[in-house]
Amino acid sequence: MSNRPNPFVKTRRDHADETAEDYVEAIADIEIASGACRVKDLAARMQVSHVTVTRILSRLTDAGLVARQPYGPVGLTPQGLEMAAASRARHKVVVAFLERIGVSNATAEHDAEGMEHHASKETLTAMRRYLGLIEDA
Amino acid sequence: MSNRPNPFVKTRRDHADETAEDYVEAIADIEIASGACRVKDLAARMQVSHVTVTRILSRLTDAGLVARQPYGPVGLTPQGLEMAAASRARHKVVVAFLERIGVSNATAEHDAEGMEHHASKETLTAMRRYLGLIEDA
DNA sequence: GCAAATTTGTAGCAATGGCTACATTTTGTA
DNA sequence: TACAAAATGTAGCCATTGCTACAAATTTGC
Repeated sequence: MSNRPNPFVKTRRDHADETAEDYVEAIADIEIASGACRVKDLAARMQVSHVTVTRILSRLTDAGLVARQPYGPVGLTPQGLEMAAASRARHKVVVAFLERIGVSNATAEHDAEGMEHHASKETLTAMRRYLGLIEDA
Repeated sequence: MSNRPNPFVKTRRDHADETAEDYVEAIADIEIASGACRVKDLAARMQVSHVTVTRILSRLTDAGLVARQPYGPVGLTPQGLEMAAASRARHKVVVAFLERIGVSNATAEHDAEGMEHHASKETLTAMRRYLGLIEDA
């Protein structure tokens, strides 16, 4: 019973921040895959209505992560690109790690989407070390 | 680019469900540690105001997970106890796994709080296998 | 036993993220 | 070109989870 002090302290990071990372990462993925990202693409990817996507994009635009014009494609600002790169890197580590311990690719991709937002720097480092991506010492 | 089909499908599980699990697990922990769980204990543990706790407890009471009377201690129903046991078991696996790959206990506890809600049955099985808790074959 | 301190409840506000329904714009095609 | 289809925007609803401020109940201590 002693090994559970007050672990929640920062577990409850803003869900809105996770949403931002998910969307920015998705936008980057879709741009690469399709050349351009549209609202409908995001709606399909996130499994939500286009209305939800539109509202979230408004917030991300205000936050300086997304750049776009009405009825136009969805782009990322330099800041958004930076966040997408970081998210993607983290995502790949988690996926590779899960696969390494025997999880199927499909499940690894699925679980990583949720887990990546909760893996601290220390945990990510441990995963990279396990993968042999960094020195053990 | 091919290894990312539509991974979000079920990643977006209800956040409310995660909250329920977190609270039920916390209630069980506090009961064990202190004999009784009070609203203020949950507020301290979750790092939120007592108002937020009260409202969430109302919802969990309606959901049949929590049993309590006004100004009284917070208890779990049989259903709540069942959920708490499952959450706790899953939590312990994730914590033990993280520690095994070199993450400190404090960080493992912290990260597990968030990650445990996103670890699928398959991933948990892989973790248990890695820990040697189950047969490798 | 009664006043003060603590705990819990309630009212009401904000942000986030779902939705449907309907309006508007853009695109595609006859 | 003009009309139909598709895509996007807007209005407005709900649920969840934060909060502060204030009210009420319970416990404590003298």
